Amino acid sequence: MPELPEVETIRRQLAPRVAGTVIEDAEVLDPLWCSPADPAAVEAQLRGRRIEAIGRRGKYLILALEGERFLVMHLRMTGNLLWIARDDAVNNPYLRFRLALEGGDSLQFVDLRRFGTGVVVDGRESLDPYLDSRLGPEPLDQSFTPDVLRSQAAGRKAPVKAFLLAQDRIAGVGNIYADEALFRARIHPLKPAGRLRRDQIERLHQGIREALEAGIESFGASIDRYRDSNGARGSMQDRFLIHRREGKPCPRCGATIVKIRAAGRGTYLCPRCQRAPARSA
DNA sequence: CGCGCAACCTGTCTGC
DNA sequence: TGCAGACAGGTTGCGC
Repeated sequence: MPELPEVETIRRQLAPRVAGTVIEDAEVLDPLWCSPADPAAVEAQLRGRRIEAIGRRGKYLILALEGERFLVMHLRMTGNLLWIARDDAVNNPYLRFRLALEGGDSLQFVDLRRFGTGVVVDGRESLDPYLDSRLGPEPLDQSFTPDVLRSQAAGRKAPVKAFLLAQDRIAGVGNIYADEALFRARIHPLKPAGRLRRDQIERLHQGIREALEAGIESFGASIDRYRDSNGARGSMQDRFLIHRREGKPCPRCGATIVKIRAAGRGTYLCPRCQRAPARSA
């Protein structure tokens, strides 16, 4: 569900509203949300702290608190982080975590499938290893060049689709934007990542960026549960070129879009634009 | 270390 | 209609 564009949308919305405010109260309603940590301990670590900034790394959303303390959250499949104005009554059965903010507004972590997580990390020297051990380069950073992509893919025998989903290779790309990027690059999802030619790497680099940027421009994709911090849907699902368009015509050549399974995930492609890799053996 | 897959959890859709 | 099974956008841990 929430991939880089969706998390970035939430970050941009929340930044002006919560930066500078104090957390008056923190409530972990589902112990699974912060397991294996003790919910009461997590609540105590957050209570009374001022929020200095809100950041993102890959699909992680990070509240930077005073005193170099960080609340690192992940929405996983069905998580939403909602900003609720004071006096707005909300009774959501899937509420897992809540921050009451100075002034009466609140942040509410709502998550049907309960995969979403939150963890408190103390000190920049702890935060960076936490993130960097899990995440590869940020695909929208200036420093993410075709050469970086090529070195990340070098030697990989796994299908390029699996490669794009591996967060320690490239941060923030999920199932939706992997399909969109591969279509833009005209690369078959089952092509081994390490066997991409230089021109294919160039196209994939551009495809990743264009797909993610389109997602951000459209405020994310709301196929199912995803909502932004206002509870509103994004519109990227209306701009999909290939994802979830099985049986429809390819926007480039008109051939019928097919669905296959790659890296264990539903994967959509144009059989004419994205030619199957040559079978070895 | 690389890779594939089951598991985590709940709701919804599909096919018999 | 009812129900079992598959599937859903993510990540982790385990086995090979």
